[in-house]
Amino acid sequence: MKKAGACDLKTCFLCQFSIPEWIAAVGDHKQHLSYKKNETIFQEGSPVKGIYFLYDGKVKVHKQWGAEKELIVRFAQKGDILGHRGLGSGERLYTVSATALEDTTVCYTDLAFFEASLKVNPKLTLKLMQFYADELQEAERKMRNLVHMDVKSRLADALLDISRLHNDVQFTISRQDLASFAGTTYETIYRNLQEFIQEKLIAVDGKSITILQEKKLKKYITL
Amino acid sequence: MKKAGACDLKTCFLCQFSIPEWIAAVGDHKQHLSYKKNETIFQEGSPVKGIYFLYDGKVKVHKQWGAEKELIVRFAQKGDILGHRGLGSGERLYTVSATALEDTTVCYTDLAFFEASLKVNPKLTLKLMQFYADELQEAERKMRNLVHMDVKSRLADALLDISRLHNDVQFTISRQDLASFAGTTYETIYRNLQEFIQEKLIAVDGKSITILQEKKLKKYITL
DNA sequence: GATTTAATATGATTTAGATCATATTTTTGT
DNA sequence: ACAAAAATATGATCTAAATCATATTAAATC
Repeated sequence: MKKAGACDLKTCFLCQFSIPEWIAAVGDHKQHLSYKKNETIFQEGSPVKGIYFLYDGKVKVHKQWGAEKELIVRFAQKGDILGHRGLGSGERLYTVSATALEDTTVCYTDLAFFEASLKVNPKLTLKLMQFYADELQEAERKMRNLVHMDVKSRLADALLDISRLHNDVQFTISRQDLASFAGTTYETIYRNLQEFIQEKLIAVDGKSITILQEKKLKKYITL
Repeated sequence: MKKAGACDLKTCFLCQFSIPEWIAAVGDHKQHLSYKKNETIFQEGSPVKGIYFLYDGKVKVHKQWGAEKELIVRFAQKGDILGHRGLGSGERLYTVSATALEDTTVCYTDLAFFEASLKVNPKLTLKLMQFYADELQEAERKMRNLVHMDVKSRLADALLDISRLHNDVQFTISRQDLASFAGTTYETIYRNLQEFIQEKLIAVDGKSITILQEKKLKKYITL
């Protein structure tokens, strides 16, 4: 991690929903950090010192299980807030880790300043609350999927989800990350990807996946 | 569902975090409703008209899957807010159902009034945001458990969770609800309960479950 | 208080998906 | 450019837990 150049003070969650008068203060307090591919931005279990906003790059937000296993709860991208789970009422420890999937630039704000921002900008608090509501809905939908859908359907859901996120039918992701996101193992993902390829619903070239028939993929998730 | 007597304007989430000057308005706008055991308070997929606060009784918050299957995401009790997932930025549809587990009284507020309350009471918005953060953390922890822990451990976690909620080592719950909460089937819960009984970690009498050895149960969840 | 309906109990069978094992290819660090 | 480490590929095996089947008991409902 090293310090990086200034962001545009327009892109991130904090700047977008702060009143114009506050933006200058944001500029003063923000730090700009950059992380290389695979670098850890923050670690599950360590104390929350501040909040991050993703300025450029891709980040996975994940929970560890022992040394080997993990669950990816979210992929974050430009503008997204990171570390906000630490704002709960419990101990101030990160409950997830964030790891750069490619070279990444983030803006960072310490907790005190972010909490001051919430006080000064009711709209920010409201938007953040809404954002939480959305994430909670999504987390609960995923929980239900884990319990009631089979792996193939969860993989279809994961692929569509990632495609939506990238706003592109083509994207790049490792099989292992796909497995951790769909809540299963590498081998099972490998096999189910093969099936989707056979069925011509997707095409794969190395780590690049292209969704060919979105409609048919969608059918898997409501069955 | 029928109208019930007035609440004390102190217990619920809304009253607790509103400024004193607002409480009168709350009293004017609140409706008090009561539901019989097994009655639906609101249904997944139907439009969000308002927010509920549980005044008395027990409620399960659950997601349906087809006609037969469900997942219980939360048990709510006195003071708890219900329906708040509807505050997200998407369509205003309930993403979960709420069903009374026993005779229950709730306070109800339409969405417009609740949103006005958020505007008037920054503290309420902040507390609600914190509440979301906590729920999100818990939902993600549960997701990880579903993916990485076996049923016996998830059952241990569920029992401890419910005990914590009731603030009592003894509580009452149907096997089916326990299964839907732990993300498994009735039969599997039945068998694992038997094992816990054999191991003398719990005692069961009809629908009443008593946790005998909390420590040993806890060991299951960090293994 | 009888009848329907729902919840509990428990064994037998099946299966999806995890785990193991190992070869090959691709990346990455030096 | 080369060695070491990751990621991918793919078959074989194993197992936890779902599903099925069928009593029995308890709880609602008329």
